[in-house]
Amino acid sequence: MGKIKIHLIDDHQIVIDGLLAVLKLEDDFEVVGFSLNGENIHERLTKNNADVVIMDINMPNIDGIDVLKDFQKKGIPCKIIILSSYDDIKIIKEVLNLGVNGYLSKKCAGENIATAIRKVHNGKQYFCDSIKDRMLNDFSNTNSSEEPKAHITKRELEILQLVVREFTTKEISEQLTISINTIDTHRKNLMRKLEVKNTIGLVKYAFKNDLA
Amino acid sequence: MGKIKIHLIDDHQIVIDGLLAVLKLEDDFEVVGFSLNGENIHERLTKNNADVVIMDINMPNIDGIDVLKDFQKKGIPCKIIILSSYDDIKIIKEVLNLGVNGYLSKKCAGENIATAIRKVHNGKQYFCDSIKDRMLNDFSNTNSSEEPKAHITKRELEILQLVVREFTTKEISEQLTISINTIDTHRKNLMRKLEVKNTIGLVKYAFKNDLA
DNA sequence: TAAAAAATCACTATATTTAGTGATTACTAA
DNA sequence: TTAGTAATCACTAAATATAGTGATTTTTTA
Repeated sequence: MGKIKIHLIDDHQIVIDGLLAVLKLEDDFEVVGFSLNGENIHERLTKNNADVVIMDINMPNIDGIDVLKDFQKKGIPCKIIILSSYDDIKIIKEVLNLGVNGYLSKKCAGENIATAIRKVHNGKQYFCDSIKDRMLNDFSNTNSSEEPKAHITKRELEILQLVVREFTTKEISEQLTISINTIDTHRKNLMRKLEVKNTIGLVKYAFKNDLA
Repeated sequence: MGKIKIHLIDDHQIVIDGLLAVLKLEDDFEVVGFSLNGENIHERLTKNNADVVIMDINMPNIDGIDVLKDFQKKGIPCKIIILSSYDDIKIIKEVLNLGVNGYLSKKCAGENIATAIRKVHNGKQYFCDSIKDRMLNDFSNTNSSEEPKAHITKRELEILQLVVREFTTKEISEQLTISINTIDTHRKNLMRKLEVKNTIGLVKYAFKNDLA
């Protein structure tokens, strides 16, 4: 059986160099290429027949999510392992739905990479401990309250978005040409539904749920 | 002449592993220690007689600036090289005034590290090309006009974060045991500095700038 | 050490938001 | 067609936030 062919994606040369050095320690790995920017990644991957891709997801110059979406659209025959600097649960969730096979925090030791590569190459998934913690933690928080997801109406959403845009109740009432009292009621209903204390809570909800 | 003793500081184990592997390629280097967190860094450095420190400046769990200030206060006999993920000119300026001898972007190649270490160890300074570009660029821009990009103070940040957490002015004043008027002033200053209309603008700023 | 920046507090006045209660009309789905 | 939901409006009262001005003390920096 030949070596596992690996392609690296990270816009920091030093990280690439580090990964190269770490992976060179293993006999069954062969780094067949790396990308420092987002150009033609898909073509290069298929051309050098990579088995496993290791990519950073928090890159200033490349949007990792975009790359994954592109992979999904065009289809790729290789496994994907994400390396992340910051372990945002939202990002983890998002990329898992984009066909990712493994997820490592940069906090993990280099040896984990080797394990992850072999597991993923064998068709399994791999997550490092800190990521697993995050996922478990999120899981226990999720089924209690997340899904019900307070239904907010069309009008309420409209008003919420105007609130987020820093318009006062009076200004909103003028824009929509309805009474201040009505806007007021909508705001009260929103606060009750979303279980927040004040406007700040509304704004945070809007941000967290991508409504802003 | 003995080897150059190096100490690494980065809260990502993978980066440490990568650096270890890269530096091992050079005969005249010896990594005498590394730190994954901010605890007792100064003591450990002096204990293992490090000649050169390589530290990441953009760490989620360690404030690199604080570490440098601590170095300056207590005095250290070793040279300091900064490794940065994001090349913010403000950060560059700030750390250069904190006794830093070299500054590398993670975008640079691993071989630059070796050069940097030797130069710095010989009492010289070293900056990688992309950093030099930034500095030159900033130099030419400085005279004309500048957008200072709203500097918010420590206390202001603290209050901003409490505001985001939906505490009222009164509640914040109670938590910090200072006058309501003071909180009020801080809020007003924040709004002026950030050029926002109301609390909602503050919250949005905090979110957009990852301060929340 | 002197100057600058940061943190502190006060007072007045107005604007805005929040809370509670109740009600009417329009639309929609069983 | 009828029950439920959405959208609308009103009134009162209290709590909070915003605006303007001015000032003192502490900390940091040059």
